[in-house]
Amino acid sequence: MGDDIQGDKPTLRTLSQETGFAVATVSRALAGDPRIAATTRETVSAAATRLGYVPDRAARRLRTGRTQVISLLLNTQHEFLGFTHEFLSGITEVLAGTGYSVTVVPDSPGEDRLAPVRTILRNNLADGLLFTRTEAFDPRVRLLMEADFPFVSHGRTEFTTPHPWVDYDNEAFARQAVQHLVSKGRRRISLVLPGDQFTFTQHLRYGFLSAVREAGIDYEIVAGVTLDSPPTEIAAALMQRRSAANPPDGYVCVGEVTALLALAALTDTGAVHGVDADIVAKRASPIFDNIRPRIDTVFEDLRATGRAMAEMLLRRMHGEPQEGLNRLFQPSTDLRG
Amino acid sequence: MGDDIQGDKPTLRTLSQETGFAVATVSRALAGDPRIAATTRETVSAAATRLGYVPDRAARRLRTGRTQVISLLLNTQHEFLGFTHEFLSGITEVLAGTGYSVTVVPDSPGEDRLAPVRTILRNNLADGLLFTRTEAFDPRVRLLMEADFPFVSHGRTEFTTPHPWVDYDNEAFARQAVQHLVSKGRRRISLVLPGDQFTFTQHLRYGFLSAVREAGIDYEIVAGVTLDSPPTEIAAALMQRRSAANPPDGYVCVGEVTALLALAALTDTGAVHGVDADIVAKRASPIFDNIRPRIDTVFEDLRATGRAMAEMLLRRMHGEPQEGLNRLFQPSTDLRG
DNA sequence: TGGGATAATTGAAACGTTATAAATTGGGGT
DNA sequence: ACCCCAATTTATAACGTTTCAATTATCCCA
Repeated sequence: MGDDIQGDKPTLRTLSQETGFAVATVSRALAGDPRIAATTRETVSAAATRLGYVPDRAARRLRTGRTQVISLLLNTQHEFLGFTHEFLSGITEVLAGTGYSVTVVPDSPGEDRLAPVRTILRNNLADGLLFTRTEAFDPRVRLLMEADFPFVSHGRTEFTTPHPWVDYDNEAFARQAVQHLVSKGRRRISLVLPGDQFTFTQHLRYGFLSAVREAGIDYEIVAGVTLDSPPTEIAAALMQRRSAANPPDGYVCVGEVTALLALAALTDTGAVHGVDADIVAKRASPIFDNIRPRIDTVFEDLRATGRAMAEMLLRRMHGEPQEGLNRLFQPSTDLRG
Repeated sequence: MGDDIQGDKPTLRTLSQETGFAVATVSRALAGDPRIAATTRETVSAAATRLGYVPDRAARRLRTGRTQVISLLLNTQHEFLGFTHEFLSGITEVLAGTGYSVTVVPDSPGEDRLAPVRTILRNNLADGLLFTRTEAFDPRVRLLMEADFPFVSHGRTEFTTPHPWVDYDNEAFARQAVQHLVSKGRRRISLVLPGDQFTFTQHLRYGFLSAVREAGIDYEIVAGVTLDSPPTEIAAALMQRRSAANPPDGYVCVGEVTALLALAALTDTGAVHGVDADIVAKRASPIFDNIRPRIDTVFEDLRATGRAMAEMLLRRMHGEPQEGLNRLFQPSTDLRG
């Protein structure tokens, strides 16, 4: 007696002693191996739960090569307000209870975007990868496809080989935003785009251009700045256009900050929102509910996006074929209401 | 010949064969053990860099029990705008290149806040812990101190035993905010507090109360809601007070959303910011630069906070005594300028 | 010249798990 | 009573690292 009074963390050996079965049997019983007798499996798992056995991650990882880790490449520079929080919350929400943990790896935009991916592949730091700000011919996607490493990108690419992705229909957003402004009688619409390298920039541009052409109205894509430019520069560019001869009377804004900048530009030049110009913005955070004047917005649910990406990655890691693993979120229909 | 043509990941055994030293010698040479001859150490580390040797995390972890992981308990419910992004960026910034990786663990406010900590301790999932929203007698702090597990809390506690923390001087913020409003002639100041359980709530309250009393002016702490209440409820509470006989003419706002709510409440009741009332807000994101009317703000640098906490945790994990490991960030002096 | 100390290196064990191959058991069928 | 096969179980090795204890080489001094 007394041999069960021990604060040590239970291991397979503990269960082996406890049940009388060999370590190997215990291991396979817990794994649900059908070659182990059903009664044995029950006995073993009963003992496991009773003693609170949890497999040691390091040992399992060493033996199997599987890390039980999912890495998220996180842009540490710019963020759409609330993006990181919502996105990450969605991911952890799905991963909770699966045994996988999420590690966050900085993805500095100025530097080599491949470096962190290479490190992860080479040193076997994760079983799967999630990342954002995908480029049309994203080198990370190319590398990961070559290595046959599970990943899900936030954003599509233009590679012909299919791969798992989750995206937001930015083309539809841009089109609807323009149409909404047109329906309010706006005839000259302005747009600030993200950097050209991102795939979703092309989607936005296409949706925007086709809608303005269809409506036969004027437009301008603000030159010299992108969504990632310092806010002061964007502000300056917007102000310059407002003081020109033919300022825009409609703004399509892809993020909250740009929308606020546009609003400020209106205010600062004495123009009145809703009278001299209208703004339509995509929002990921709740702040626009509380900003006056009210701006028409379309919501992008980044928590759901994170959830979808995590679920898809799990499926991919469990061997599901890549073909069906895509999801295109549609803009909310707030503008129609 | 030809035995060096192998794509396999180099291990200590590879280095052993390559240099002719035993595996044990190689290991200790790389660890910089002074009992190994200096020339040997050089030979070995030269070979290591030449072959691109990187120690296997799983093996090291299994052997030593050290995980090389730092866990961050992240509240997945509420966020101060930009908090998660900035905070996390600061942490990963410091940890890049140290060999430590950050895992994010959801910390659901409604549920047991101890559960994730217990899991981490019991299953040895991390070497150190960071968390936020610290309570006066935070059970997590108590548990971690008992277990002598390295951690840094964002926010102080009221335990007598010292522990590492990083905090923002919310008392000073509240005091300065009130004084600023008073200097603008405001005589009845409103405040929405976070939940009572958080330590920083007490700091805010104390700073606020002592400043209003000192100035001999009126005040109200909005009842029935906290910063974590749904924005609509906060909005309703603010509106109710505005339509009362003696509405406030000054607002101290601890977060961006509340500030916007206050602003909206003013606008919606026909009051004019800067005329009928003023707002002072703490901000963590850049959005207020672009909001009109301009609100007086004090900046809390959460990136620096994340950096400080990560650095402190590293020092704590490397055995530094807890005594000096505290840092109180002072409010920016924006209001004075 | 030998003996004992010091310096440098090494073999072997261990961390907890899984996979392979081998061993044991219990039944039928003849 | 015997043999073979299926059903279970088990011993053992291995993943890559660190550390303990032991070994070998080197040197100084009596």
